[in-house]
Amino acid sequence: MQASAIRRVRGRVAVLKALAHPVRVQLIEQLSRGERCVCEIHAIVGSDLTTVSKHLSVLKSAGLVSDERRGQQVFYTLLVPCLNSFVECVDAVVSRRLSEALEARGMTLEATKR
Amino acid sequence: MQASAIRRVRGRVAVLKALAHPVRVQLIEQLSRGERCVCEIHAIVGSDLTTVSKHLSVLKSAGLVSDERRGQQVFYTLLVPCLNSFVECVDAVVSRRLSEALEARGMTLEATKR
DNA sequence: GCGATATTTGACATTTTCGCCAAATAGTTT
DNA sequence: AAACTATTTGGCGAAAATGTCAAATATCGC
Repeated sequence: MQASAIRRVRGRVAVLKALAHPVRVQLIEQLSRGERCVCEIHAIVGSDLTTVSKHLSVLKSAGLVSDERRGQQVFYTLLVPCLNSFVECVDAVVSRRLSEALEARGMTLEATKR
Repeated sequence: MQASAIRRVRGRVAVLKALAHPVRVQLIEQLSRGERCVCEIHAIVGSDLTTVSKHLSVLKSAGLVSDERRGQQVFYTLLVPCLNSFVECVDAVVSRRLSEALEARGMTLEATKR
């Protein structure tokens, strides 16, 4: 494989790894609605504050968010709006997988509502 | 957080984790060009055959590819065309990050060509 | 059925990632 | 500068992901 291809793969993996964690998915989801300070995010996702901070720094290292201090608080902003279309794609995979799993058992989504 | 939100996050993470690996990124890239048998993929990516097989099964479990045996060979097909637009988004992040890193050193992409 | 080729699976050591605690840093208020 | 709030960082054990070897399974041609 060529050197440029190796770099391309590494770059993609760096971004994907940054996204592939439950807390970080929540962070992206929150930030897609607008900037938030760490304390707000902490209140929403519920994880330990230091854990949230570390996950935010992972997103920052990957170039997905930026941070800005204002007074005592640090606000994070999502830098990558195109992530939203990706999330839709991922959700489509998820829902397709779900309906196929149900079909395999002779069920439908309707049948699961009680 | 609501139960539906938890499921949504878990689903997204399952797909993202499946994507976040160098070998699997290569597999997706190859399969985006058309179906391939395991032996072809093995020849292209170079990793151990059993490793390739396991990574393919990870993609399959995530619902991203399907497999079909024809004779002695098993062919894998990419099920998620929308992944391509996502990859473009990821690449955009990567290249932006690269150019910013260069700017921070007072360089440009042109200046790096020798 | 037997040997050859293609692929998957199980087991296991190694590496990576994660979460939480304690401690450090930054800014505000008094 | 001391007290207080907000956030980050270092360290470390626990959990998850990874790669490889050996063995199992599947299909084909003889």
